[in-house]
Amino acid sequence: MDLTSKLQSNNPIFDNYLSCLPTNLTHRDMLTKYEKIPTYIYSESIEASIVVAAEIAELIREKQRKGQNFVIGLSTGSTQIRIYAELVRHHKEEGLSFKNVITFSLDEYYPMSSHSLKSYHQYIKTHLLNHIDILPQNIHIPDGTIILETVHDYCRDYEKKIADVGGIDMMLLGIGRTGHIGFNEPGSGRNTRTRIITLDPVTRQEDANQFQGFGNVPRRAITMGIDTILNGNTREIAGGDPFRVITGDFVTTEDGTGIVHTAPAFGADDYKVGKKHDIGILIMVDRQGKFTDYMGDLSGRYVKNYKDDPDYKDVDVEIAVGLKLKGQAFKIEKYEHNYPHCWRTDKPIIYYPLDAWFIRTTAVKDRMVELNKTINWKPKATGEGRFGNWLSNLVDWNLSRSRYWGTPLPVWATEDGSELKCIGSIAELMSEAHKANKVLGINQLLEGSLDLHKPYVDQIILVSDSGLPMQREPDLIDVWFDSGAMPYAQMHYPFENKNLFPEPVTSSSPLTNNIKHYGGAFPADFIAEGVDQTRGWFYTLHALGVMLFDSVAYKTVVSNGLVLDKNGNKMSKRHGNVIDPFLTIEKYSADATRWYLITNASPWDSLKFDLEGIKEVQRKYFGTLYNTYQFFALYANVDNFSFEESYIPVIERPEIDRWILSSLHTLIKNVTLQMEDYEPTAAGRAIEVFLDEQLSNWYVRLCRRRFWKGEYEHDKICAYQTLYECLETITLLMAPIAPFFADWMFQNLNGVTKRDTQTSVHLANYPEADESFIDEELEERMQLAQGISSLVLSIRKKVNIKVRQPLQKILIPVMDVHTRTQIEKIEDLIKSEVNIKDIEYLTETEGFIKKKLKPNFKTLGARMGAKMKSVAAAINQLNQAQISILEKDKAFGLQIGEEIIEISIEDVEIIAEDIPGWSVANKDNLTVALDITISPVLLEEGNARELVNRIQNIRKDNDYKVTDRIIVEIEEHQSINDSVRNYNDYICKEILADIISLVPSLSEGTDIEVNDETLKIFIKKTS
RNA sequence: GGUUCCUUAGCUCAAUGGAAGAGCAUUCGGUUGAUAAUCGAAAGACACAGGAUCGAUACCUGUAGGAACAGCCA
Repeated sequence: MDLTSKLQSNNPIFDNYLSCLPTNLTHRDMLTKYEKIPTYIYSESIEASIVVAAEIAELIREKQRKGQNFVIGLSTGSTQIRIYAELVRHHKEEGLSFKNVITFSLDEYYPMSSHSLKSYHQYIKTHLLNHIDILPQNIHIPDGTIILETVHDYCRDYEKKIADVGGIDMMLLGIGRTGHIGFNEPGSGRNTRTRIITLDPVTRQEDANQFQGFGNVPRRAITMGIDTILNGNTREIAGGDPFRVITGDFVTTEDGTGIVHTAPAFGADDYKVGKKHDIGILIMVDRQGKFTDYMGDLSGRYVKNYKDDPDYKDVDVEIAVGLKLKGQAFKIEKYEHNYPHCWRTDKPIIYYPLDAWFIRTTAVKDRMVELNKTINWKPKATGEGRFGNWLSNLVDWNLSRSRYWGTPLPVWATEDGSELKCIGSIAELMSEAHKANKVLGINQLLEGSLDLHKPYVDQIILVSDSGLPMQREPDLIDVWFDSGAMPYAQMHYPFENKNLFPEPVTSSSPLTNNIKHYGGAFPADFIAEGVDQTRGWFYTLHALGVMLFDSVAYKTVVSNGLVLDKNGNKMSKRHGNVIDPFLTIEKYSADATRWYLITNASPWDSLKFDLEGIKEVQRKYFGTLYNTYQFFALYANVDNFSFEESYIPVIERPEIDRWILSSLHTLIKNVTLQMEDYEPTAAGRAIEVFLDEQLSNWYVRLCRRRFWKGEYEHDKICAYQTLYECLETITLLMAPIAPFFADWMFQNLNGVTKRDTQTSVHLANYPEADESFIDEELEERMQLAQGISSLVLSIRKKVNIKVRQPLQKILIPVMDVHTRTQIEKIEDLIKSEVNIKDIEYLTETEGFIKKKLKPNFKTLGARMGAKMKSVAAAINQLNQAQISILEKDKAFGLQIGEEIIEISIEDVEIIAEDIPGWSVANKDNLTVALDITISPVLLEEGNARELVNRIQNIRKDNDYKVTDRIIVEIEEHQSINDSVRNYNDYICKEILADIISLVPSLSEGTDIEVNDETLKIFIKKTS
């Protein structure tokens, strides 16, 4: 091979090399881009490195003579390291200067573990250039050792690097003996190339073959033989052929080279891969955690210092030192590795291979997957994803535990294990024990002293069919088995209540598919537990249900999320962020806590728990509810309302009552729907909204006067009955979420009226929605009233006119008759709510109202497709005249480029955007204009109301009772004289004054301000 | 590393393949007849990057951050 020739892209070796590289690897980009640069290509070997280094040294000298730098682009790797080493040798022996050699790497090389690029360069400097003697000649690398080199395309900034060094003079490119293996790791987003370089000339062909067709396999495992450390014939002890390279799909190159050590005895993955490749099992640690006999000097030593021995010498260090002394260590370093620790003592734990009993759950795996699909999972994803995936990757259930406390395995075995008996009941055990007594001639006394726990049960000896003694298998049953057996154990099945369960699956009729209802005991309608139980309780219940009855064990399961602290961290005693539930309940009540937990987030979402949230619930929900109830109770007591009058048909009640009852039944419908769908959060929120926005903030507020004014007759009784029904229904609806408050309120209400025969809310029936109460049009127009009021209030706010100041009128543009009739029915309500005299409607008002079109994306989008954008823009740009044409013709031809596109009136929403000269507000398709001129008449009335307000405040300051009569004297003042005269009756009525008089001047009294004027006013009780 | 979930206003949460909505907090204002209460208004947000789509906060992929699981704990 011509080592110094300039490589062209038509060079077959170069092409071949390129074709090995993934297309999107930077390395390849670079080679393609800089193909004009002289490139050395060489087979990776010690010989090549010597030859290449000699040639480079010559080139360097040449440049050196001209006083130039020489830049080599290096794909860093082990051969390149040898080239460095050679150059260093030239430097030492022939005085070659290195000052003007600049190196950089195109990719990253990991000598046995991860290094950043920077630390790699450091590594080269310190280990190779300064201590060149460790490589390559002096290190002893045992036969069979493999160094694996991985390349990541981290080096995205190679362009910059090249610019920094002022271009490259030469590139060095090594081709490993076993070639390059390029692949894209699916889903990793990172392109990785792995090259295997063997330093062992006799690497077994079959090991290399492992990597053939490796293209799509993302990961690999490699065992490294270090049998020299062991005493004795380890191949024999292992019972396999352990010292070679095998592949496994669970090792990645993310944090290292992809070379890992494997120990089939100490990990499930390792075991599987070891078994597949028949490398046997070596157990070098005994059950005390000490090295076994054939570990030479290490025998008898603890693997880890889990006894807190102050004199403990770390065996890891000794092993490392030992390897180093023998010249077998390529590099030794410490790195972090996660492995389990005891949850109580924090001592290290090692996995250990033990004999165990298993349930062959894999035999019913498919059926479990299938039946799982019939379970209603909340949320769905947990059932399909987490649980479903887990079931499809199911392994056999390791049933036995080498513990002391628990349920003993009911299995007896002969000494050689060839005969087994599994006992199904105490009776069977007794009878078998008596049989053993007879056959074996022993005298076990069980009556009266039978204890089924360890160690007593272990003393019972049974006899096999062939007459041999049998001992109990010493292990216990996994406690999770107990939890999964709950449905049967709680009914003492099969000894009792057999009729509550289906026919069990038997060996003769393995799967019966008999999912039915059996006396209500099985399967469960609903269970709930933390999502962390997916592989615990949820699984064991399911497994036993399927294996015993070919049935699900539960029809619905809610897997709750976790309650985290307010910063989203798991609560843990160690971090001190635990909230004591008992203190919380003590302080904030169980109901507020429950309500907060339920309504704040869906049960399956993890919840950031914050006490502030509970306070808010207390204030917002329970405070409002309590106040509403208090309000009701106050007047109901005054009027002795006890629901003894006959129920007034809804049709005979005022509109506002019909409205709140309609909303109430809509609420019942929604809550029931949500509850049945296992969505308590949505249910609770619906109750909140009803209470706040409809009952308290609208119904009660608007109806206050009805409760305290007038005689106890029809209208008042309607109000009482209506509000009572709302409160009663709320207690029933909320009972599952807030059981105590609901019951308290229910009993208070029902205690008086005895409407319900039950004494507790929890015994009463859940409410059922009565469709005849529901009037959607009514609900819609109340919505309109709320919307319009809100808009008027917002205009008042904007122009700074307080609600107390009456205004003449509002204008509402209405585009259709329906809306108009709807609003007309609620005119009075709006007028009093926003303190205006009139409502006027604008219909055909071309030129008066400025309209705006809003394209209806849903209908248009489907039809327009790609033209949607330009159509929407065109619609937005239509002028008022064009809009009227559209309104008149119900259609309009839009000019889009060359094309005319027909749109219909249904394709747009028409909004009255503005009414020139008026103060306007709009939201969605509702627009309101307010007449903000304050006429003298209006001002008078406004001032009267101002006065009322001021006087009421003074009454309050003076601690007058609400029934106290007063007389009032006001100092004359230009701005209010007319008000006082013209509204004298009104003011008197409002403030319970017998007389209000204007006087020229007052010597005593209070200063008040009405519309920026200061007045003196004097009030006293008539007594 | 794997599987699954999450990321929307300062905070806690909605909704939606068609111009993002509440509550709390903040600011301003209103209100005797539920004043240890209550109402209104203002301001304020789709973690980031790609992709399919006429159109994405929503669907897909990736990145970042967070959580849970993978105990001979229950």
